[in-house]
Amino acid sequence: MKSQLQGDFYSRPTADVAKALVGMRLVRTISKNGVARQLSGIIVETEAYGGIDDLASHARMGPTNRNLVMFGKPGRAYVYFTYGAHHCVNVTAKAPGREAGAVLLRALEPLDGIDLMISNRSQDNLRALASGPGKLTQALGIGATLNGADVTDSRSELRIEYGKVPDKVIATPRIGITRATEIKWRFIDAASNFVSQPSRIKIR
DNA sequence: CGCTCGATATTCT
DNA sequence: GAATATCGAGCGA
Repeated sequence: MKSQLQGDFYSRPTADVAKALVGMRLVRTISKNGVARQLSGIIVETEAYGGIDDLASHARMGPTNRNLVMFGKPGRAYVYFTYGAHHCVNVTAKAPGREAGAVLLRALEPLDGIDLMISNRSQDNLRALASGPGKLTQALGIGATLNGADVTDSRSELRIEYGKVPDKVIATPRIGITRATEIKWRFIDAASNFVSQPSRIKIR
Protein backbone atom coordinates (compact mmCIF):
# COMPACT_ATOMS: atom_id res chain seq x y z
CA MET A 1 0.00 0.00 0.00
CA LYS A 2 1.75 3.10 -1.27
CA SER A 3 0.88 6.41 0.27
CA GLN A 4 0.20 8.80 -2.57
CA LEU A 5 -0.08 12.44 -1.62
CA GLN A 6 -3.63 13.53 -2.45
CA GLY A 7 -4.85 16.64 -4.25
CA ASP A 8 -5.56 18.59 -1.08
CA PHE A 9 -1.86 18.40 -0.20
CA TYR A 10 -1.24 20.81 -3.09
CA SER A 11 -4.24 23.09 -2.39
CA ARG A 12 -2.35 25.26 0.07
CA PRO A 13 -0.13 28.35 -0.19
CA THR A 14 2.62 27.51 -2.67
CA ALA A 15 5.49 28.15 -0.24
CA ASP A 16 3.90 25.85 2.35
CA VAL A 17 3.68 23.07 -0.22
CA ALA A 18 7.27 23.67 -1.31
CA LYS A 19 8.45 23.23 2.26
CA ALA A 20 6.24 20.18 2.83
CA LEU A 21 7.51 18.46 -0.31
CA VAL A 22 11.03 18.25 1.11
CA GLY A 23 11.38 14.66 2.32
CA MET A 24 8.71 13.27 -0.02
CA ARG A 25 9.45 10.70 -2.72
CA LEU A 26 9.33 11.43 -6.45
CA VAL A 27 8.59 8.31 -8.48
CA ARG A 28 9.06 7.89 -12.23
CA THR A 29 7.89 4.76 -14.03
CA ILE A 30 9.33 3.98 -17.44
CA SER A 31 7.96 1.15 -19.53
CA LYS A 32 9.95 -0.07 -22.44
CA ASN A 33 9.33 -3.25 -24.38
CA GLY A 34 6.63 -4.14 -21.87
CA VAL A 35 9.05 -4.06 -18.97
CA ALA A 36 8.34 -1.45 -16.31
CA ARG A 37 11.22 0.13 -14.44
CA GLN A 38 10.92 2.46 -11.50
CA LEU A 39 13.22 5.37 -10.71
CA SER A 40 12.76 7.33 -7.52
CA GLY A 41 14.41 9.67 -5.08
CA ILE A 42 13.76 11.72 -1.99
CA ILE A 43 13.11 15.39 -2.72
CA VAL A 44 15.75 17.39 -0.83
CA GLU A 45 15.44 20.83 -2.46
CA THR A 46 12.46 22.83 -3.79
CA GLU A 47 11.50 26.37 -4.75
CA ALA A 48 8.09 28.07 -4.70
CA TYR A 49 6.91 30.21 -7.63
CA GLY A 50 3.74 32.25 -7.31
CA GLY A 51 1.30 34.02 -9.61
CA ILE A 52 0.99 37.53 -11.06
CA ASP A 53 2.46 39.10 -7.93
CA ASP A 54 5.70 37.05 -8.00
CA LEU A 55 8.10 38.84 -10.35
CA ALA A 56 10.37 35.78 -10.56
CA SER A 57 7.57 33.44 -11.67
CA HIS A 58 6.76 32.34 -15.19
CA ALA A 59 3.15 33.13 -14.27
CA ARG A 60 3.82 36.85 -13.75
CA MET A 61 2.65 37.74 -17.30
CA GLY A 62 -0.63 35.86 -16.95
CA PRO A 63 -1.55 32.61 -18.73
CA THR A 64 0.49 31.73 -21.84
CA ASN A 65 0.99 28.59 -23.83
CA ARG A 66 4.04 27.63 -21.77
CA ASN A 67 2.80 28.33 -18.25
CA LEU A 68 -0.84 27.33 -18.68
CA VAL A 69 -0.54 24.36 -16.30
CA MET A 70 0.44 26.71 -13.49
CA PHE A 71 -3.03 28.24 -13.79
CA GLY A 72 -4.79 24.88 -13.64
CA LYS A 73 -5.37 22.23 -11.00
CA PRO A 74 -2.90 21.72 -8.17
CA GLY A 75 -0.98 18.44 -8.20
CA ARG A 76 0.02 18.46 -11.88
CA ALA A 77 3.49 18.41 -13.40
CA TYR A 78 4.64 21.62 -15.08
CA VAL A 79 7.60 20.78 -17.32
CA TYR A 80 9.39 23.42 -19.35
CA PHE A 81 12.52 23.64 -21.48
CA THR A 82 15.13 26.29 -20.84
CA TYR A 83 18.60 27.49 -21.84
CA GLY A 84 18.21 25.54 -25.05
CA ALA A 85 19.29 22.41 -23.25
CA HIS A 86 17.49 21.54 -20.03
CA HIS A 87 14.06 20.55 -18.80
CA CYS A 88 12.84 21.58 -15.36
CA VAL A 89 9.95 19.96 -13.50
CA ASN A 90 7.50 21.61 -11.12
CA VAL A 91 4.35 20.51 -9.34
CA THR A 92 1.45 22.93 -9.40
CA ALA A 93 0.39 24.14 -5.96
CA LYS A 94 -1.72 27.06 -4.80
CA ALA A 95 -4.21 28.04 -2.14
CA PRO A 96 -7.87 28.00 -3.24
CA GLY A 97 -8.64 31.28 -5.00
CA ARG A 98 -5.07 32.01 -6.11
CA GLU A 99 -4.60 32.19 -9.85
CA ALA A 100 -1.33 30.29 -10.23
CA GLY A 101 1.58 28.63 -8.47
CA ALA A 102 4.08 25.81 -8.76
CA VAL A 103 6.96 24.20 -6.89
CA LEU A 104 10.22 23.63 -8.75
CA LEU A 105 11.87 20.32 -7.82
CA ARG A 106 15.58 21.11 -7.67
CA ALA A 107 17.32 18.06 -6.22
CA LEU A 108 16.83 14.41 -5.24
CA GLU A 109 18.62 11.85 -3.15
CA PRO A 110 18.60 8.86 -5.55
CA LEU A 111 16.76 5.79 -4.26
CA ASP A 112 15.52 3.32 -6.90
CA GLY A 113 16.74 2.72 -10.44
CA ILE A 114 20.14 4.23 -9.76
CA ASP A 115 21.65 2.15 -12.58
CA LEU A 116 19.28 3.83 -15.06
CA MET A 117 20.01 7.28 -13.64
CA ILE A 118 23.73 6.68 -14.12
CA SER A 119 23.02 5.65 -17.69
CA ASN A 120 20.79 8.67 -18.36
CA ARG A 121 23.38 11.04 -16.92
CA SER A 122 26.61 9.41 -18.16
CA GLN A 123 27.80 10.09 -14.67
CA ASP A 124 28.29 7.71 -11.74
CA ASN A 125 28.83 10.08 -8.82
CA LEU A 126 25.71 9.67 -6.65
CA ARG A 127 25.92 13.24 -5.43
CA ALA A 128 25.91 14.59 -8.98
CA LEU A 129 23.09 12.43 -10.35
CA ALA A 130 20.14 14.67 -9.47
CA SER A 131 21.59 17.61 -7.52
CA GLY A 132 20.09 20.36 -9.69
CA PRO A 133 16.86 20.94 -11.65
CA GLY A 134 18.34 20.05 -15.03
CA LYS A 135 20.23 17.03 -13.69
CA LEU A 136 17.11 15.75 -11.95
CA THR A 137 15.02 15.69 -15.11
CA GLN A 138 17.82 14.10 -17.11
CA ALA A 139 18.34 11.40 -14.46
CA LEU A 140 14.64 10.47 -14.38
CA GLY A 141 14.03 10.90 -18.11
CA ILE A 142 11.49 13.70 -17.62
CA GLY A 143 10.58 15.62 -20.77
CA ALA A 144 7.80 17.69 -22.29
CA THR A 145 5.53 14.67 -22.70
CA LEU A 146 4.99 14.68 -18.94
CA ASN A 147 3.74 18.26 -18.89
CA GLY A 148 0.34 18.22 -17.20
CA ALA A 149 0.74 14.72 -15.72
CA ASP A 150 -1.27 14.11 -12.55
CA VAL A 151 1.24 13.37 -9.78
CA THR A 152 -1.55 12.34 -7.39
CA ASP A 153 -2.57 9.40 -9.60
CA SER A 154 -0.86 6.14 -8.62
CA ARG A 155 -1.01 5.03 -12.27
CA SER A 156 0.80 8.12 -13.50
CA GLU A 157 4.29 7.85 -14.99
CA LEU A 158 5.29 10.61 -12.57
CA ARG A 159 3.93 10.78 -9.06
CA ILE A 160 4.79 11.76 -5.51
CA GLU A 161 4.47 9.51 -2.47
CA TYR A 162 4.83 10.23 1.21
CA GLY A 163 8.43 9.86 2.43
CA LYS A 164 9.33 11.29 5.78
CA VAL A 165 9.48 14.74 7.32
CA PRO A 166 13.11 15.91 7.71
CA ASP A 167 14.38 17.08 11.10
CA LYS A 168 15.16 20.52 9.75
CA VAL A 169 14.18 22.39 6.58
CA ILE A 170 15.95 25.68 5.83
CA ALA A 171 14.54 28.58 3.77
CA THR A 172 16.89 30.60 1.51
CA PRO A 173 16.56 32.90 -1.52
CA ARG A 174 15.83 31.21 -4.84
CA ILE A 175 18.66 30.31 -7.21
CA GLY A 176 19.29 31.58 -10.73
CA ILE A 177 16.77 34.44 -10.72
CA THR A 178 17.30 38.17 -11.08
CA ARG A 179 14.06 39.50 -9.60
CA ALA A 180 12.50 39.14 -6.15
CA THR A 181 15.83 37.85 -4.87
CA GLU A 182 15.00 38.86 -1.30
CA ILE A 183 12.17 36.34 -0.94
CA LYS A 184 13.25 33.14 0.81
CA TRP A 185 11.26 30.55 -1.10
CA ARG A 186 13.97 27.93 -1.60
CA PHE A 187 13.70 25.03 0.83
CA ILE A 188 16.38 22.45 1.55
CA ASP A 189 16.81 19.51 3.91
CA ALA A 190 19.50 20.81 6.25
CA ALA A 191 20.98 17.34 6.73
CA SER A 192 21.11 16.29 3.06
CA ASN A 193 24.30 15.86 1.05
CA PHE A 194 22.35 15.89 -2.21
CA VAL A 195 21.26 19.53 -2.59
CA SER A 196 22.37 21.52 -5.64
CA GLN A 197 25.67 23.33 -5.61
CA PRO A 198 25.09 26.24 -7.96
CA SER A 199 28.22 27.24 -9.84
CA ARG A 200 27.21 30.84 -9.73
CA ILE A 201 24.59 32.89 -7.95
CA LYS A 202 23.19 35.71 -10.01
CA ILE A 203 23.08 39.15 -8.56
CA ARG A 204 21.52 42.34 -9.81
C1' DC B 1 39.82 24.64 -5.47
C1' DG B 2 37.67 28.93 -7.90
C1' DC B 3 35.99 31.70 -11.79
C1' DT B 4 34.64 32.48 -16.82
C1' DC B 5 32.28 31.28 -20.66
C1' DG B 6 29.75 28.84 -24.53
C1' DA B 7 25.84 26.04 -25.93
C1' DT B 8 21.35 26.41 -27.65
C1' DA B 9 15.63 26.77 -27.84
C1' DT B 10 11.96 29.34 -26.30
C1' DT B 11 10.10 33.41 -24.42
C1' DC B 12 10.08 38.22 -23.60
C1' DT B 13 10.96 43.26 -24.78
C1' DG C 1 17.65 41.75 -29.94
C1' DA C 2 18.11 40.23 -25.00
C1' DA C 3 17.16 37.24 -21.31
C1' DT C 4 16.63 32.81 -19.34
C1' DA C 5 13.84 28.92 -12.54
C1' DT C 6 21.18 25.49 -16.26
C1' DC C 7 25.22 22.67 -16.83
C1' DG C 8 29.81 21.40 -17.52
C1' DA C 9 34.20 22.19 -19.88
C1' DG C 10 38.30 24.83 -19.65
C1' DC C 11 41.51 27.60 -17.42
C1' DG C 12 44.55 29.59 -13.73
C1' DA C 13 46.27 29.15 -9.18
